Amino acid sequence: MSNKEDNFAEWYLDIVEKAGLSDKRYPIKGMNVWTPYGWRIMRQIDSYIREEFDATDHDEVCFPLLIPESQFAKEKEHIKGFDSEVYWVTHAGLDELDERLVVRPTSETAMYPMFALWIRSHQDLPLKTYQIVNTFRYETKQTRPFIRVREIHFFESHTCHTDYDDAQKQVDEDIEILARIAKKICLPYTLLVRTDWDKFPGAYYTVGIDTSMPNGRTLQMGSIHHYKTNFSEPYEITYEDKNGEHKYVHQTTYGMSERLVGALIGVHGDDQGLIMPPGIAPFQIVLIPIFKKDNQKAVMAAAKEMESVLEKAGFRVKFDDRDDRPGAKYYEWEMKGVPLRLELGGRDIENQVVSFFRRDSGEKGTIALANLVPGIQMLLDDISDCMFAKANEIQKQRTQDIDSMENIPEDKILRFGWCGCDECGHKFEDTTGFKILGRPYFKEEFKGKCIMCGKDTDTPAYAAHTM
RNA sequence: GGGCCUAUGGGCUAGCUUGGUAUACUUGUGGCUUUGGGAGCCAUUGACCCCGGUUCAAAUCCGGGUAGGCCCA
Repeated sequence: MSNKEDNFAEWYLDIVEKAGLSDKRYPIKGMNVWTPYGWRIMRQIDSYIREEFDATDHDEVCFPLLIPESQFAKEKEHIKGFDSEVYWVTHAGLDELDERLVVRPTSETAMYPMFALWIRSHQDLPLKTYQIVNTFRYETKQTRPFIRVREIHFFESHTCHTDYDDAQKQVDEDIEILARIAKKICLPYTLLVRTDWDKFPGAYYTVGIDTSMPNGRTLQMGSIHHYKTNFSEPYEITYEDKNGEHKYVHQTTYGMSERLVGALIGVHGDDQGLIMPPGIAPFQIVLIPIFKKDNQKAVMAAAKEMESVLEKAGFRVKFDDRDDRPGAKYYEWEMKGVPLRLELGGRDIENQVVSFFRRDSGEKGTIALANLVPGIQMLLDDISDCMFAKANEIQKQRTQDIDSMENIPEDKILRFGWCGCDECGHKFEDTTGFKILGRPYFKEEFKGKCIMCGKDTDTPAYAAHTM
């Protein structure tokens, strides 16, 4: 197993393979196979996302994968942003198609012509939908499992509103949902309004959701966009308001991808393997029976009983009753990052306890059988809290204020003054090689001067090298 | 966008310079044995990325393709 701090790239690929997350031997660049354990993780995340969107009155939908070229090309900025990286379907059987079809890189242009049919009156608004699907982008850069792929598993929510302010409220609700998801996965993040030259093609503004990886680079996990009427105008999505006037809807989208899996590997993993946050761990608990020849039956029966108690209590538990040495099982489940390991052996049964091992801290101890369920719940909650706190602390340490162009640290997220003009922004990026991630979505206390032109400013910018 | 490197059983790898029978470890399978941190023994399955060229002969040399990795913009 390679070392996380010294060689992040190699360590990352090592974990993906050894923890059984994905098989990158599929013979198309950037298209990997989700293997069972990796897909379990993705499913846990997806099902939590469904829970969140369902609870906030979004309806799940599922749109076709293919989009007619004419429909795709309606919004000028959007097509300009994507046309170099879309896949085309040009043939069906032996015939060339009259109209080429785009394999969706994202679903705006699939959905919006339908939204135009669905929405007629203000009574139809807000329209709040989401879908969890795969999208395709022909990445030319180096691909990497979960982080840069050509077939991307993601969720996208699309909403339509009567006016700017109502859409703005949706952005704020999205941010609240994000906070809950991040806590569940124990991932720190920043909310930065992207620069004009980096916003989503067609968006009025884009809020990037970034986290930082151990090599000092940031990873964009998702984004939230306010479209204003930029799409509703070309796609003619209008409604009749109370006064009988016809108006364009204001739209938002929100998306996060399988990069969440990449982020949790990078943020939480260590040199023993993955560490899964209890909130989305496919198995929160692994139960390992320890027996000798003479007590095998008794131990197995007690462990089986414990498994069913834990399952009834709602824990996701794996009872590892394979015919293998306990040590071998320990190594395997540590690699897979199961947050809590329980060992049940003759000594434990005698003492009416079960032994535990915490994956995050390495701490060992026992839980009294009489206190089993609440004891485990407390441990899992504490593991989650510790993981989140530790990750946030690390992210904080990776952020650094700078006020001059001298001695810029290469492996930090930089915070500095920026007047906000394009010229200074581009100059900063060109000089340093850093990418400006944007300015804080929530106002930050700041007083300084633009690092390029020296003008006073009360808004900082953040910049980093990106994955 | 530009450059460099690599491709051998499921995984990792030796052999390639100097062309001729492909190496070790691991995994898998069957058996015996064992189980509080990767056990041991015996038997056994399994590979030279694809297309073309040079040659009596290609894993090895040459060209192209595909896939993967790294570095720089």
